[in-house]
Amino acid sequence: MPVDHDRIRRLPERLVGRPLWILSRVAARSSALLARGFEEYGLRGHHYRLLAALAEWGAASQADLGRDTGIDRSDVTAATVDLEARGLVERSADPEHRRRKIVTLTPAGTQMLARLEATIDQVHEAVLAPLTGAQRRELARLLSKLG
Amino acid sequence: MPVDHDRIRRLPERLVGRPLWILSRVAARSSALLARGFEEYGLRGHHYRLLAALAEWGAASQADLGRDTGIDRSDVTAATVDLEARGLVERSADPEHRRRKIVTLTPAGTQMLARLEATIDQVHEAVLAPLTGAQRRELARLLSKLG
DNA sequence: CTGATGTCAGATAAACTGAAATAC
DNA sequence: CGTATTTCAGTTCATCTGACATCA
Repeated sequence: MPVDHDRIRRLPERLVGRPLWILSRVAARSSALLARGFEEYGLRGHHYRLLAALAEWGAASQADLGRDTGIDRSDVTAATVDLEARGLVERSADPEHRRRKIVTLTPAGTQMLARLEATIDQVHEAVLAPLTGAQRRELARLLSKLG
Repeated sequence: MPVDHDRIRRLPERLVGRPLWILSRVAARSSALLARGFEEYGLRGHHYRLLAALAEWGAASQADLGRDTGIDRSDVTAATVDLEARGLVERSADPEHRRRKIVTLTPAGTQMLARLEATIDQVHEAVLAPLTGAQRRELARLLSKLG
């Protein structure tokens, strides 16, 4: 249920009492904050996920990026074209398979990734603000059991 | 970021470590399960939320339903038309303001709402299965602080 | 006239599909 | 031939806008 929690005027008790409802509410708020933060750099979640995958595992073909990140192959094309235009990645033909394009993170891409992760950290801080350190660890522990 | 967690092949460590990522993952899984459950009755989240609002607060105009639930007025129209065709609500002109339509839950609607809530309970059970009762209460307590 | 209501047609955005072109 | 990769055009689906007619 893609829900727009922010414009709900009042919540039925039957919803308030359900933990998964609150959870989806928190998720929606976080993702809206993230999207706003990324937008500041003219980027979207897709872009971040591709940069993160490249930083984590090194250069990869677009098809592999798509499989790893769960982003559709055609959207990977569009997003990597964006990133290349911004100088955040380079795309070069794989010498062993010239149809394939190897996507490589540039220094500017690494730098941008750091900024995006700072944004992510700020969103975490904003959303988790009501919790103490111990409570955050407890929440993370419980969530990881569900993951 | 609307993410399709299920087709991700491997996750960067930097994502795995972030609680809000796991949270959005759990939210996405829950909402997919919910959508599948509702689909069994040919309904969607919108329909459930309208029925829940009607059960909680009694008959209301479509505009009020929209404001309360956060559903766009035109989508309220479409959804209530659906619900009326299924005999789950009735729509009648407000005698005090004949432009306005008062939406009323029918007995069949109440019954359907009970079925939908059973579905919701099943999804809760499925998603929260890895947690003990005490852990579920703790999770709910922590989430409600964020809510 | 202003303001609210319900309705509809179409815009928008995001995810996905199918097919073409290239390469092995 | 069959399979994999990239690309593009176009579909789908949900959400949202804008305009309209109706009514207080």
